[in-house]
Amino acid sequence: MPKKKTSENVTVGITPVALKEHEHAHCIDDAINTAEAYCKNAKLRFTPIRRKVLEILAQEHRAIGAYAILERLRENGFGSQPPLAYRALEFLTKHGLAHKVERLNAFISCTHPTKEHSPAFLICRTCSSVAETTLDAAKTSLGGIARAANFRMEGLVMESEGLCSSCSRAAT
Amino acid sequence: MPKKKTSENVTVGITPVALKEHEHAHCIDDAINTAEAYCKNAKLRFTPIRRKVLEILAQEHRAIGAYAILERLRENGFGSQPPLAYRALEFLTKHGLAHKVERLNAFISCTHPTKEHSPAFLICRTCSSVAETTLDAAKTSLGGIARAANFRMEGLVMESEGLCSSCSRAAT
DNA sequence: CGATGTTATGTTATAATGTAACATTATTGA
DNA sequence: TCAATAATGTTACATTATAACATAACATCG
Ligand SMILES: [Zn+2]
Ligand SMILES: [Zn+2]
Ligand SMILES: [Zn+2]
Ligand SMILES: [Zn+2]
Repeated sequence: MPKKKTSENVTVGITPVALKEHEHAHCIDDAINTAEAYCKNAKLRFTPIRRKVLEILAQEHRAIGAYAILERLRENGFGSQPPLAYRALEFLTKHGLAHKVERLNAFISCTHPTKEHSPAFLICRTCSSVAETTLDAAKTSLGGIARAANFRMEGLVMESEGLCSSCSRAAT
Repeated sequence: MPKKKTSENVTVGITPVALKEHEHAHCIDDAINTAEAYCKNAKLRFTPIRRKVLEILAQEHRAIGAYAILERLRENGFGSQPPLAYRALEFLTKHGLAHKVERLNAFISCTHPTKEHSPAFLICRTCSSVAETTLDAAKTSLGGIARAANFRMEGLVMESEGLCSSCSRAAT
C-alpha cells in the first residue's frame, strides 16, 4: 500500500517534508495563507487564478502538469487556455510559492515558502509522490566544483527518482 | 568573449570536464572510440545512426535538442522523423554514452563514458556551454536525506544554471 | 475624479518536445 | 535456412510551452 488518501488526510512514508502522516488540510491552508501574507507584504497581486492554481497544486504532494491544472481551472469556472496556467505558474515559481519539477515537466506547491531556498525533490516512480527538501546550493558537491571553476551558480535543479519507503517495502 | 571556437579547438573557462582549453578533436574521437569499444564489449550494436547522433552531440560542449539533431541527421542523408533521433538518444543515454539535460530538454555527449556515474551539469545561461562532472549520488546532500527517509535513489538529476567563468568575467 | 501608465487576463494560433503503433528490414544464432 | 530478435522506416498523434496581440483591471498622481 504505497499511499493512502482520504479527503482530509494523507499517509505517506517519506520524512523530508510534510510527508509523514499528517493532517493534510493544514498543508493546503498553510500554502494559501503563507502565499497571501507573502504577496501582501511584497505588494504582489495574489489574484483569483493564482490562488486557485496554488490551491490545485497544494491538494496533492505530487507534481501536476500544466494541462491537468487547466482542466481543474475549467472545472472551477476559469478559462482553460494554456497561457492562463503558465502565467500563474510563472508567478508562483518566480516567487518561490511553487516549483517546477524538471524531471516531470510538472509543478508542485512549495512546502517551504517564504524562505529563500533551493529545493530538492525525491520522486517516487511508483506512487508519484514528490517530497521536497531544501538545500544550501553552495554547500552541495556541485557547489564546490562550481566554486573551484569560478562558475557562478544562480539556480540548482536537484531531483532524485526512486522508490519511497512505502513503495520500497512493497517492492521487496 | 564568452567562448572561442575554431574548427579544431575550443577555449572555455570551466574546469570540471574537458572544458579548459583543449584539443577538441580529441573529445570527438574519444567519444566515438570509447562508445565503439564499449558496445563491442557489451555486444551492443553501435549502428550508423547511433554513431552519427553521438558524433553530432560530441561536436559541441553544449546540449542539443532532439529536433536540431534531426536536422543534422537529414543533412547527413539519414531520415529525419522524430523517432530516429529519440531512439538513438534512448540507446545512448541508457548506456551512459550521452545524457539528457532535463533543464534544457536537450542532450549532451558524455565526457566520462564507460564509468558508471551520476552526471551533474554546470549550464551557462549566456554562452550555453554545459560542463559535466560526476557525483557519487549517495554522498550528495540529497543522498543523506534520502537514506534517512528510506528513499531508494535510482537516479539523480543535478544541474546548475548560472554563469561560467568567462561569461561571469565579461558580465562585471 | 480622470488621465495615464502598468499589470493581469482573454484569446488565437502555433512552436517545440516527445510517443504510440505498426510495417519493414537487418542481424543473430540455432 | 529458418525463426527469433533487434533495429529502422513511416504515419500519425500526444504533450508541453510560447508568441503575439487585444482587452480589462488596477494603481497613482495631478
Ligand atoms: Zn500534506
Ligand atoms: Zn511511492
Ligand atoms: Zn572538447
Ligand atoms: Zn558562458
